[in-house]
Amino acid sequence: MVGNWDEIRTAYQVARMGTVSGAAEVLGVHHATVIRHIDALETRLGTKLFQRHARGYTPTEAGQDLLTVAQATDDQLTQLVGRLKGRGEEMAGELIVTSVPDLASLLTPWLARFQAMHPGLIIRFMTDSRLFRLEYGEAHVAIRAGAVPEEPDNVVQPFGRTDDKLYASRAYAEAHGVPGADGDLAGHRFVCSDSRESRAPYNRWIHANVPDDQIVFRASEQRVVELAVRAGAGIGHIPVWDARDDPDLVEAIPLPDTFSAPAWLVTHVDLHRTTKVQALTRFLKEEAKALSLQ
Amino acid sequence: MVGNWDEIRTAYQVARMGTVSGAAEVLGVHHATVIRHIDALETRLGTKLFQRHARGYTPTEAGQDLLTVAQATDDQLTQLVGRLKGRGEEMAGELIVTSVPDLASLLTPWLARFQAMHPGLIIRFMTDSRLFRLEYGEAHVAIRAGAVPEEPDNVVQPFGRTDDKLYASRAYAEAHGVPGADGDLAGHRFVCSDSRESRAPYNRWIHANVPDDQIVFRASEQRVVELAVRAGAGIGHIPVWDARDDPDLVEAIPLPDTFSAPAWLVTHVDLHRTTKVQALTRFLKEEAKALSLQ
DNA sequence: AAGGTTCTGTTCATCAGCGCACGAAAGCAT
DNA sequence: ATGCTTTCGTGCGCTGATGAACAGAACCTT
Repeated sequence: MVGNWDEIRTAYQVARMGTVSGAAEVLGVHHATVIRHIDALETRLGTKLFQRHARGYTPTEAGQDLLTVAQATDDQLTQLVGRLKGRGEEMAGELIVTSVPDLASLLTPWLARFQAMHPGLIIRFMTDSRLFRLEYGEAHVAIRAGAVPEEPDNVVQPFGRTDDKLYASRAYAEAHGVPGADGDLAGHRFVCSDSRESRAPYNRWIHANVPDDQIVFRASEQRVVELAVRAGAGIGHIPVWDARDDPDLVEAIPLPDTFSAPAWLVTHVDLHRTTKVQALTRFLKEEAKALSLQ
Repeated sequence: MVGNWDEIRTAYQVARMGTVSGAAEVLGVHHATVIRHIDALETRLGTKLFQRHARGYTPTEAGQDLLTVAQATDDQLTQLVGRLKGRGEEMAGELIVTSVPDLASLLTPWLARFQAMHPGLIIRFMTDSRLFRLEYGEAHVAIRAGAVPEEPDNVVQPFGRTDDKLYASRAYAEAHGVPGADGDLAGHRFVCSDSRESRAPYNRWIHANVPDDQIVFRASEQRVVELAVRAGAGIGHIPVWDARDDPDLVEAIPLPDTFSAPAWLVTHVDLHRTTKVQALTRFLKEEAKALSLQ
């Protein structure tokens, strides 16, 4: 491994300019500094890089070798810095979004539209029961539901509410009826997500109000809960965005706001300022607003 | 142009190691320094390179881009430094030797033998009436004749003596005779080098002892003087090394030491220590010594 | 020849960058 | 749960790198 890249850079400019003074001016340092860098580098290498004379520094063979390599290095680093400087302002590369699975069906069409507006972007939409950690760089934007996130480096903005209701399939309702607003739950079958996130409102409600033996179908994924309800396995909670226009689902037990939780748009403070993230959060907030107003 | 290569190198190690501490250890600096470098670089670029968290630094896209480029840079510079470190000790590349033309016929076979001993070397033997300047990197080794060189940065070693004598061709001697030790020069024709180096001993002697109209052949090169003498144009000075075993040349006027001048092996102080130069100077001194003894 | 310009190279005072030490936070093992 | 380890982050004193100034050498111009 090479000890000190700046000294090589100094030597490169001396080889290019042919004089210490010229290199010093290009580098924006005092010419004494340039002399010190060259002396230090030559001492470390045990090789003379330049012939010193009163009219300047002439590269030796070694110095010419350094000139060639450092020229290439300079080009590459210049290109890199150019790319990096524009990076914050450009709508390109990956944009990683994560949410709890419940919101996937709502968010997916929005993200697809957003991607279509910015063809240079690659959207990675990660939905998983585990929380992706913004502070580890696992995602740029997260949509969270429930209590307001408290991580210190996260920028949190309200993002509407999740809204689950209890549904049954039309077939189930026709066969068994539905309990109604304050109906008796006895004799009904329930579908429940049975995962680590047992602190979700519906889970708390069902364990409080429904005997265990009536929970006849348990799934680890919300998607499966929804499939089970549609298949007539029982009554279960489904996001209203999925169910509202579906004639095959009927509301089983109207409970005001019980399963509604605030949703949060969360970004990491390090990435919050980037154009990419800003554009997405603005877009998502507008979509959510439009949806609430309709 | 890129401002500071060392900060990029620091960022590279952070991206590679994943932690500030790890990078600091590899770089041999305090981890506070690493943090300062990263902060400064990100500020200059206006782009976050890393996600900071309690378990380390995770590269962003920009950081990964930097990692890729800096990896290549590191490889190239490591190779360069490897080459450069060995450069002083290796017998390869160019070795530029210069001398006054008089000594070319003596030195050429020696240099050829030296090159054969070190096949990696490329010998460039520059003979010209003008003095090649060691301090401008025009040559590694110079053989000078005459007064001891006084340039401050030159390493000067005695290197035998040049030894010119006055010769005539056998044909000339048979046609006109030779003046002999203290003979009359009247009626004889002379060949003279007519160049800027008029302070050479022979030039001073001939202008002091021979009327101008007897100098019938003047050449700008010593090689031509020799050819002219061999062609019978007149009496001229030729290095004894060229003439001693040649039956076609006879000594015309024996003059003790008149045209003998000390010769000097001169190297520039910057290059004197290199193996290449050391090997050549040692070799040349041994050859000269062997020649004097035979 | 003499003055002006353009270089290098050295000395010295200053200051920025460095290491140190301490604190905080997060993960891990017992 | 509770230390223990690892890691980041920041304030403080200090050293080493930096810049200013001056000297000297070489070259060019007049």
